[in-house]
Amino acid sequence: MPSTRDRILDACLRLFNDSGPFAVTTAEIARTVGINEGNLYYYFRKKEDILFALFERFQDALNVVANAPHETGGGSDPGLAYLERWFRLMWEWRFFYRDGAAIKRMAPKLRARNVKLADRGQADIKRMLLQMVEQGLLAASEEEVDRLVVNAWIISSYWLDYLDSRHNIGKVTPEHLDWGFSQVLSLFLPYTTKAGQAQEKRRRQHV
Amino acid sequence: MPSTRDRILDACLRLFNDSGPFAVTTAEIARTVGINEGNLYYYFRKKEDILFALFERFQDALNVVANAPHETGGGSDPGLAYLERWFRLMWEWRFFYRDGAAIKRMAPKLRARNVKLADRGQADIKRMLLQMVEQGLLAASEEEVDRLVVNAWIISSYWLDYLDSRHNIGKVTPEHLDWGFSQVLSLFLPYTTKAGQAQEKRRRQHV
DNA sequence: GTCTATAATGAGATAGAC
DNA sequence: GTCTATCTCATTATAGAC
Repeated sequence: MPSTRDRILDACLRLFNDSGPFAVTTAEIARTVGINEGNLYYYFRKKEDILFALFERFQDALNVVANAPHETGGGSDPGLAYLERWFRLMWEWRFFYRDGAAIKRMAPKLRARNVKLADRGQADIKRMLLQMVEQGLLAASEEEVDRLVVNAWIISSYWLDYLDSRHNIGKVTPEHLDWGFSQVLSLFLPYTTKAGQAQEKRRRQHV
Repeated sequence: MPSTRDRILDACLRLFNDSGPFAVTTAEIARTVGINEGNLYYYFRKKEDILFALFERFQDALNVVANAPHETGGGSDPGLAYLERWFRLMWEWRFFYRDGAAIKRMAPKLRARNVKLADRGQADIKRMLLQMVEQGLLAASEEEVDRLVVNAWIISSYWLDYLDSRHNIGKVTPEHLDWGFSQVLSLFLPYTTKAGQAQEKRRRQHV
């Protein structure tokens, strides 16, 4: 049995992903965990503190993804494998993205950490893209790469919310995940060289 | 002096754009308008109703943009002119985009209308792009056009929130508007033909 | 560490006088 | 149409027994 603290955080992640952190009351959290509301406040003196703790976890998970870029199965394309892992992670923590505006207002302290996180993520992606340019897989100027990084970041961050508001898809399946992934991929496609396209084709057949 | 009802809606648009519809209380609204809270409830019996009324206005404004696609100044490029007007409109009603997730939960009735709006908007954009393909300004398959439409829609809808959460830019200036606009434009750039690029150049010099 | 109570707040909303 | 007064209620949060 995990610790009560962990059970609280697990429950909150689920609840927040489903309904957003503001529609979820402390009473609901306690009920879900199966503890009393007073006990909840023993672990987290403010509701805000739960958000901080969850963000810590999120960061840790991101670090794992970022620091293990070479564990790809086929090994043929670390860039795409990285993107896929990163994508899945964002889905697991989707409430941070979906309710970003409201969270920012409630817990302004998270802002700075979030910026740091994006700084690093975008730097990672940019480095990866420039490397692909060097390898002759992509053909793009640095300015184009910068635009690409930002667009990829935005699509990745918001496609879940888009899917929900546009097509009433609240519960996302692996197929949807694929769709979003392709949507991001399509940003890079016009910049791929013949060599890059061949490699991508090999990857797809591999899956 | 506009009617009290209009003054309420004007004030709410401002307040909501600044702080989001949930951080803004009915007390604050009444104070801003300079009326009593009780009076506010004479016009809108539920806070939700204010959102509905604002959405009506938003739709009307969109209709104006959509139905007047030929009023472009230089007349050389209706597509881009349309995009610019549409972009500015989204900025004026940015809280609908930024706080979409939370609004959806509070006023589920808005969902359906929102979907309709997106249906129409995306159909408009697609038609416009296909027309540009026919005119030889763009080179893209229909599948590519579909991907483009969705990506353009997502970037347009969320770049403001991105700017805020990524760079702490809450107050957007015309320069930022330009930045976002270019970001969307960069999606189409790799698909432009030589003829299309020449036309775009003429447009830029015209401004 | 966990529970029972209960406080403290602050929001949305209403009734009825003017 | 506008205001005063008041209500209801959900929610966060605390104190103290077990």
